[in-house]
Amino acid sequence: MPKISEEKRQARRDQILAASWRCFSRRGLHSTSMEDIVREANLSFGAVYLYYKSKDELILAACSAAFKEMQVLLVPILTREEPYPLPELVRKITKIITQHAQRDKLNFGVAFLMGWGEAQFNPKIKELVAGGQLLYRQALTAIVQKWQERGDIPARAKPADIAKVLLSFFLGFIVQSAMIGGIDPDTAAKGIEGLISGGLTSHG
Amino acid sequence: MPKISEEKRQARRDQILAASWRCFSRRGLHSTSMEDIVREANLSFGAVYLYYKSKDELILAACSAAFKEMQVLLVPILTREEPYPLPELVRKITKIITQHAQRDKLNFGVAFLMGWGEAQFNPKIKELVAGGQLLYRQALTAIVQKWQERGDIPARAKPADIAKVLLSFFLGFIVQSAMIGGIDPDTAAKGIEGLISGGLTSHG
Amino acid sequence: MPKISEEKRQARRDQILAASWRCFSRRGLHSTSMEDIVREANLSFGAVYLYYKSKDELILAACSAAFKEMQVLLVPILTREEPYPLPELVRKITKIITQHAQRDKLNFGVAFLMGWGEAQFNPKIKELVAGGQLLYRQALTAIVQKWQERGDIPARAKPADIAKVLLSFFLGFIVQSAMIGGIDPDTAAKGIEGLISGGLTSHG
Amino acid sequence: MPKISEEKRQARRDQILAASWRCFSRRGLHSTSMEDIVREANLSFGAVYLYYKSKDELILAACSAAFKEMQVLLVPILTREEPYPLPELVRKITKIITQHAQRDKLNFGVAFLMGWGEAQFNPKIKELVAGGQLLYRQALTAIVQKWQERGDIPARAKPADIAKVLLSFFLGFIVQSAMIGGIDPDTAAKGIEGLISGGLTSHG
DNA sequence: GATGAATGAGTCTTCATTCAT
DNA sequence: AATGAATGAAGACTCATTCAT
Repeated sequence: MPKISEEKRQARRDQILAASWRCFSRRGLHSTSMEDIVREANLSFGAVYLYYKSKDELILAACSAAFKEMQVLLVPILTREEPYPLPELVRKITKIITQHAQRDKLNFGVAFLMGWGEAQFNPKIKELVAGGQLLYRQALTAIVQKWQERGDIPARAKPADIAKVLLSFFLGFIVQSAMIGGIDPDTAAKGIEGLISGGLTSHG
Repeated sequence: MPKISEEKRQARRDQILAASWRCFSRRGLHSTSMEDIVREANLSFGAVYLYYKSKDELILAACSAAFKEMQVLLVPILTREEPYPLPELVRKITKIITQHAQRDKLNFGVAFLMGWGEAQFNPKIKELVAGGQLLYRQALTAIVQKWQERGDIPARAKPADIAKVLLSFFLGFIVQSAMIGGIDPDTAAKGIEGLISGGLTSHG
Repeated sequence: MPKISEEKRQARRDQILAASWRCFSRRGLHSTSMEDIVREANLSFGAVYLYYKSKDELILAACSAAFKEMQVLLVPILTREEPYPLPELVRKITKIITQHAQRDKLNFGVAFLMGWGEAQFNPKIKELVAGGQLLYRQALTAIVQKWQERGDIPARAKPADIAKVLLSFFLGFIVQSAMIGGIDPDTAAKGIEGLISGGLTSHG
Repeated sequence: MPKISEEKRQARRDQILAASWRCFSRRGLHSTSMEDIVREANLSFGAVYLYYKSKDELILAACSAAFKEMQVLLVPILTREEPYPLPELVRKITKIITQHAQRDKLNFGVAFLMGWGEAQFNPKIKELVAGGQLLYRQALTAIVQKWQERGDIPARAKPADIAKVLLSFFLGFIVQSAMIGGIDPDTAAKGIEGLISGGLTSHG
């Protein structure tokens, strides 16, 4: 029986989460101390622990939020009735990744690599990440299937296999952007177009 | 002449590094304590610090070793006079990644994701990773150039852009393998073949 | 308003400082461990570090407190409008040194010798000590000047030089008391009287 | 039954002692590690431990050597058949202290303050220091007695008391020189002359 | 609900000393 | 005699978490 309204409670949780992300982005998951978060949120230790049971829970919530936030942007693109043709799809998705990589002082590239690293030894985060990637893989499989039906690409290979290749590409785009840069939506789309031969790069 | 031979010295360093990797693979970079490493190496604190000045140096050495070890295997494939055709290249490289991912209790997938995560806030590791990826990008650019000259793929796009796409794919293969699996060299090669159209999938 | 009052905060600092002094007096600056202090203060590690950033800071604070405490007692004597005649001055100052040498489990002789030893390789402590001694030298110079004006002692030598001699004597009194004893305010005053000739040992 | 000649053995001991003093003067007794000494002596750990059982023994030997070295220079002055008159005595002794303070990269001021600090918690060093100071006190008492017999100073006070005052002065001279400087043999002698009245400052 | 002082187990690192060679 | 690699206890300090107010 909460003493404050659910609304206020959620606002506090968001405030703490936002502060956490700023800290995590700055220093990483492990080098960020609870004190950093408490200070960044302009709150007290007690307050933070009132809303999140532990640092681990905070990490989980922060990663979850980051992954979900990107998911919300990607899903509409990946579930269109009529999927974008490949270069267009690449451009749209990499653009989302890129744009979000710089929004609001949060570096999403950093966030993802941080989260993946953490996931190696944190089953809950791993589950989170795996869930998302499985989802993307399914969506991409459906897209590939439609491309094949539509004749955009030959129906030679299994849609699932092609989807896995595409997912790899998108994940690797995140890695490469964060580590050495020099790759952007346009580069990516052109590179993909250059790789797949024929003139079938645009639909219609 | 009780001074240890250079050989023995190197053996000790390797022993400590191997122990470190076993620990890092098990628990991650930060959750591994020096005591874990000391115990795993069957040595004393003093001995470990005799060969590595600090935990940070040990982390750097371990990451460096892992990255170099993979580099040694990949470079010959990436610098052949006559480059493999794309599907073959994909198969070879992903096979190396996959096989090494399970060798000797070291999980290379884990190692890479761990290293990339660490790199976000550790300049020395970042430099290490970036150096490697830049190298791969260059090698791939040269390969793409030869493909284009050879007519394997159209010369429509800049080799560098295509190389970036390929590098993304390989990096993402590592991520996907580690996080959700379901992708192997054969899947990858077939998926790539299914993506690029035409019949030009093998050379000659 | 659970935030601790400034009063209570200062009390805690004093409590820790007092505990530190008991430890330092017992075992010396270096042989005293933080655990010793923590235990002596009936506090936890965290609590001590909440009030003092490091052992070095604690050492500095402790030395500073000891030096200041003596200064507070000596300054009134050294800055009287009409300075005491020499034997009287010697008696007063050595009495303060002697009395404080045994107060409250703190051995001031120990404290000073400890501090001087530390000062050799600790610039901050050196500064502290030097500041105090310079102050005493100035005060003594002013006193000597008045003695000369008053005719207590001949005006043959520079007041500053005589002040240096007197300062040496007082500092050495601390050393000798701590190392071999056998010297007390009365002995000191009589010895001084015996050294300076004539009958002009008391004023008026 | 030594395997090397006693001569060579002593030479090694001296070599180690000299190296120790250079280290101790540079960093202090506690901050100097055995490795520092081993390196400074161009020897091995084993070698050092062959000649000195422990660091404590080395500290004791080093302090002992330093104190003895000064004693050797002071005793002839303090035990002359016909003692120097006071200002002359002051000049001679402070000159020895000053000159030795800068000999051979060893700072004797540092050495003494270091040793006195250590003596507070090291009974063996305390004994060493106390022995020396007691000796000086006796010698000074004898001198004062002769001065009184000779009429240099009034026989009003006990020679022992005056000796204590003089010893304090000399000890304090060491302290003051090391901490704030500005005092030298000439200053000291003039200051003393200015303090003791009358015209009896030189003998004869 | 909210505060932040207090806790104390856990971390990395140093260094006097030993001993196999 | 001499070497220096190895030992491991002990040290300073951090930080997630709790709880009296």
